[in-house]
Amino acid sequence: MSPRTEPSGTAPTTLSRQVPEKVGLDGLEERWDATWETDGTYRFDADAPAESIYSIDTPPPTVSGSLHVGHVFSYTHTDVVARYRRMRGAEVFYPMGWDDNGLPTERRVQNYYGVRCDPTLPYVPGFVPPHEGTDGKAVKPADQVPVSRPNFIELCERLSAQDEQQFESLWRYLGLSVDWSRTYQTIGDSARAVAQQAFLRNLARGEAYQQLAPGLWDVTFQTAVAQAELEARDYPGHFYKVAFHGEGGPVHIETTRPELLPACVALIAHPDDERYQPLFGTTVRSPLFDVEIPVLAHPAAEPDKGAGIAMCCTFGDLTDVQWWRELRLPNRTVVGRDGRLERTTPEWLTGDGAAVYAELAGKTTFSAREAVVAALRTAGDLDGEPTPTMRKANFYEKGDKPLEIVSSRQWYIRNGGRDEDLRAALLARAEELEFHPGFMRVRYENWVGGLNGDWLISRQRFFGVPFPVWYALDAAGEPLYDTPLVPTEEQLPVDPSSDVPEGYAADQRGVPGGFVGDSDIMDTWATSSLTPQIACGWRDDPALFTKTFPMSLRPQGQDIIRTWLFSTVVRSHLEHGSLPWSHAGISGWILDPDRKKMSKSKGNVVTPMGLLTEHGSDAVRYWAASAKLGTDAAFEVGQMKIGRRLAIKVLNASKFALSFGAPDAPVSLDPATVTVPLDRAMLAGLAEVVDQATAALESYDHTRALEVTETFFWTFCDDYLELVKDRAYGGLRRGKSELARSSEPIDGVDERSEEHAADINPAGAESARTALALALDVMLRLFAPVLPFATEEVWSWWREGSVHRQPWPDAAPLRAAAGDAPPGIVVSAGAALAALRKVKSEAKLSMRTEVSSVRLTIPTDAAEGVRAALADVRAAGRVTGDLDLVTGDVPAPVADDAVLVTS
RNA sequence: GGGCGAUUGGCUCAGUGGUAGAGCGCCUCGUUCACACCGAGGAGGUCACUGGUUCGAACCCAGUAUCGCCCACCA
Repeated sequence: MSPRTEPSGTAPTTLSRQVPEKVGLDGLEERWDATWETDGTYRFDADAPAESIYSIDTPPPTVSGSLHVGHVFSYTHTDVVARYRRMRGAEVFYPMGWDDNGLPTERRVQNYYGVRCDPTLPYVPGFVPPHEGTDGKAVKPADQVPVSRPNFIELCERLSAQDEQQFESLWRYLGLSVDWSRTYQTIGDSARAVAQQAFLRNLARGEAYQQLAPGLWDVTFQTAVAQAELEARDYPGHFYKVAFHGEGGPVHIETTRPELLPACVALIAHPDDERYQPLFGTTVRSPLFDVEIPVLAHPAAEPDKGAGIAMCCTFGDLTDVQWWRELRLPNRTVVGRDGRLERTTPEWLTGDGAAVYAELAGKTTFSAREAVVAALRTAGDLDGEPTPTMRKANFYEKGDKPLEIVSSRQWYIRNGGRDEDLRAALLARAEELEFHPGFMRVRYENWVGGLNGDWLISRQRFFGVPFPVWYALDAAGEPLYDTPLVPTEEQLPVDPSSDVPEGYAADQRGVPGGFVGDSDIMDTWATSSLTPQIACGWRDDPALFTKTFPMSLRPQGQDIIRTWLFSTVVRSHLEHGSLPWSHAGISGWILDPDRKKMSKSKGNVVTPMGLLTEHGSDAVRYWAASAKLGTDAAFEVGQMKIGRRLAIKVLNASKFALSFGAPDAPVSLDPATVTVPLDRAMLAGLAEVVDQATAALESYDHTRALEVTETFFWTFCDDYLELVKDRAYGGLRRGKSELARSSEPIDGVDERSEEHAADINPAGAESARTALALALDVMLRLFAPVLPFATEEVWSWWREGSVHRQPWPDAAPLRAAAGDAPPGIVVSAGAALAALRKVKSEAKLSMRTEVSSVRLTIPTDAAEGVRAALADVRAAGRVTGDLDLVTGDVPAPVADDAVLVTS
């Protein structure tokens, strides 16, 4: 464990000289970041015992994108947890990852360097990209220079490294207490090896498999798309009423995709639909193509949708896939991977049908649709005019054309989508996981309950983790997909496009009897789902892995529960038979002032660095920490200003609290010197705050902890500090005239004099000074997780070490110091002071106006408290003459009959 | 269509059974011997709506409306 300084003990500390004359927030970020780095304040100690470790599965931000306010928001939440746990005595394992994997990086490299990947090209050593930087403008696809895959990947890595630097500086400026010596990349060798090893083990256990099956396909990106990456969008189209030819007359169906008519394999209606019951089991013939089509019953058909009978094509939508699978229909796919109709006429079309198809071959679905509609109209098989409709179509979340469903060979990992037992097991895992807030669990359960297939993990792209498999080629040069060749785990990571499988020579690549590498890469989530294994050193550092896994906390956004959170649970369940972490902290969204989700496209994204430099990191952190987990928060500069004000107040109040006594006198932290009831009562209140803040943070409620601390702090400044400052000065600084008559007796102090009590009772002054120091010591630690810079600054004025390595405050010593002092004294005395202030405020006079006589009526139950602190109340209220204290039936203290001395 | 969340003073939000809270903003005043990135005081709300439970409801129950997010023959 790292060395810690002692908890607030009795050792005096002499640093009042080091309190700066003028305090401020500017420059604290750079200064303390540098110090923390030098001192290794947040360095993880790998020798710490396993039970002391708190490990955080930090979300690796996508470095090809830009950080926005939402990142600052949620990463602050995590940092508050990390700092709290560290102060609670945990050794916090808090690494940072960089997600530089996948399509976003590819795209950014294309735009930034003006290149595109052409896997057929050879590697060019020392390649210089034609362009560098975006200047706010991307290089158009037509102007992009084709480069080899290795060159392309080099550029991806180069740009990622640059981006990571920028990200790290921002995070450091924000004050994330990450151990920066432990960063990982999702595309680094280590992460690649982890992803490949996990995949190979899934493969060996039968959890990963390859299948030729219809799947969602993006014709623009030319890649398969997983269920989790779908986005349903409104898409305009038309309903076409088309006549099929039956023996008893035409059967009309309505379709939005008439171009799929040649792919029609059945007409389907609901089994209970009396209109179509007579047709079940019979066949009809399709218009134009004259193919014999069975009429079938299936409960998924909706009687009130369209004509109530649907044309099932291979494949128009996911329902078609379901029918095709469940009714064991033939596959008559006509749409190819490029989004165009197959160029060769399908075998099931003959005669006139083949002739019609010849007109469609090679056309996009859009032009094919027009052609088919025109032909239907000519043939008289189009009933009425098409009616416009807005339908929901599936899109790849990054694409702009509706997805097609095509058959392709893809890799899958079992995730319970086709297996009830596994699904139940994964739902049971969610029961074990503590979600913060708890209702987020429902999102997981809904998603898992609604899965309709296994997890598609293969992508037909270039930059990513390749599948570590090769296929032997038979004598005809056809790959033997069922028996993939795999490397050993020691060989990982491998790139099957350049590495050669065991038992083969490089020149056998692609030749009959030789081998070929799998050309796909893994879905980005296939790697991201392994962040715990990557961060904890599953492959590279088994000792670390044993200590840190399963991890303590996964912080993340609510939008990726179905992707990142779920897929991580899947991988961990399959590989380790456990949850990957025990807690999941879900942050909400940042919304615009008009309650819309903030996004780049709306042009309202504020750059985080600008925010941090303008308001200060503590201020921005305060805004973030004021929002509960799981709750959307408004982007509100006002809240940051409040945070800034708080941070400044912490500096100023601390400076003030440390300024009493002789300049070189030690600051006492000895609780025994706190003898005055008011001071003890303040400490009793603080003890309560410590308990509440601790309980709140233990249940991942940082807003509550901040709120109680902040409320106490402001009362401390406005009331307690005002009440005791004269006494704490001990007459050393002020002229005595003002104070000469603050002569009420002070409990625990036996002298009474016409002089200020503290002048002849140093114990009263000492009590206040020590109480101030003790309270400051505790409050700094309570604020430290949210305001790391201001608290560290103050700590450095008078204490040793970093506040961030201090133990979290404990209420017990405060209670011991407080003894049996009635805790209500601070409240009662504060209310009495407020009454005196009100008199002056209403008389529109300065708060420093002297009161030569006043009657103070206080609630009966406050009497004891006010009496106990009467000298301080008099001093703070500048009551220089008679103070007639009476009790009465009033809700709060009232001052009247005041005689104010105006000068 | 389903799920989840939200609806409290002009704004941002606390408050889960006992006479409505905070900060910002606003109004009035003060102040530069911790803090003008300041201080004090004040005004301002029938807690979205309708029913119900209860001695008592912002809070519990049912329904409605509006907003947000997620999902969508599976719900």
